[in-house]
Amino acid sequence: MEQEKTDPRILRTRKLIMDSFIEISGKKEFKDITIKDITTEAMVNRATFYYHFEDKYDLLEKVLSEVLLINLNSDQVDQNELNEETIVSIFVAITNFQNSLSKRCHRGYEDTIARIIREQLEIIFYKMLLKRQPNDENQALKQTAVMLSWGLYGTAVEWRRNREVPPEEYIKPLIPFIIK
Amino acid sequence: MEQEKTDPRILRTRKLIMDSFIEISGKKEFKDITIKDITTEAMVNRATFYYHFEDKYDLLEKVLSEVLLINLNSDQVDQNELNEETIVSIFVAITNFQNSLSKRCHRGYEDTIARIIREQLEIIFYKMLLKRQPNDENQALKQTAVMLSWGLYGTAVEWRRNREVPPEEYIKPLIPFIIK
DNA sequence: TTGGATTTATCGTATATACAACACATTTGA
DNA sequence: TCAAATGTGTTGTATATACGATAAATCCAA
Repeated sequence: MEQEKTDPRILRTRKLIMDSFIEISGKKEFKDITIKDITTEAMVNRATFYYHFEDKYDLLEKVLSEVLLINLNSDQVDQNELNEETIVSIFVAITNFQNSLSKRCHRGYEDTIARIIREQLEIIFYKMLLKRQPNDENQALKQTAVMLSWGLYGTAVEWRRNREVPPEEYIKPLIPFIIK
Repeated sequence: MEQEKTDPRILRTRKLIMDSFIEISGKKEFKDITIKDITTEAMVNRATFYYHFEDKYDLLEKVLSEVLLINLNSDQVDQNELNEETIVSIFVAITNFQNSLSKRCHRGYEDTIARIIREQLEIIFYKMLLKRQPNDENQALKQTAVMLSWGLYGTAVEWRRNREVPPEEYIKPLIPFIIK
């Protein structure tokens, strides 16, 4: 809505780089991936990478948050408030995400990925809380967002261990507690 | 071999435009395709099109010759002389080409396509003849190239009408006559 | 026919990308 | 251990692309 028409070259190049990174992540461990690997696959100049991203970790962060946002249909995020439906869809998005991208990445980097995902969740929750209660203290809202992000992410990790029920069912009993 | 490393941006953009054109050719008649259609599909600016191509016809010409060259393995063309093997592979390339791209294009433009293909063949034959007999008169070589291009293309058209034997077989009896 | 709408083709200018060179850090292997 | 090789992050400059404006050409309905 409020984006000022970003240059199509930027969108194109970012996509080339991100897609290449995802592609390579399926074959190599994160720590063994070089900037050159990424830019060669993407067919862009190495210097162009640094025009868009600080470094490899910045790229990882942006790829993860983008994949997460796509998974939970970014329109909803901006507009929706914090209600039952939203929480279910976020939880489903997390589990979907774990089933897709995190599987592609090699062992040894789950911690970093988990941290980034939680940070993104935190941002999303904070925005929603702010929309719901604009007058409350910021500090309190932030703490709530932190707790929710850890809680929901942890629940998704736990769900993954047995997967006896679909994620929608798994999260339902917890919702009244969250909404409180 | 002698190419001076063309800018990767040029290769990328040309490919985007050409691929888009081939894609659209499958859905629309050539005469109904606008430059805007092509550049929109390719996600490049309309002005950029004119940086690479004179107009729609220039694009068609370059796409056709490129597809033809790919079909007959461009390395061979530059290096090979005019011998039995080369002629067979060119003939096969023409028939392959007719089975692929010309089928995608709509009726009513076969004549133009045929003309462009013949012109490309003419160029290829002329180069090969020049390599074989560098001392002969240019005019005579050109005339020979014209005759060969029409002859081989026409033979391919004729072959298409019944297709009782594979193209390799079909062309064989004619080779001694061509080589003469 | 006329007049509005679309398409073509070109221009100047702003911006993104390519490229080569650089200093510095990290890895490798002899 | 040292030296060579590889990788990182930055800079200056050249070039390709984006974009908006423009005039002319073509199309099409009233």
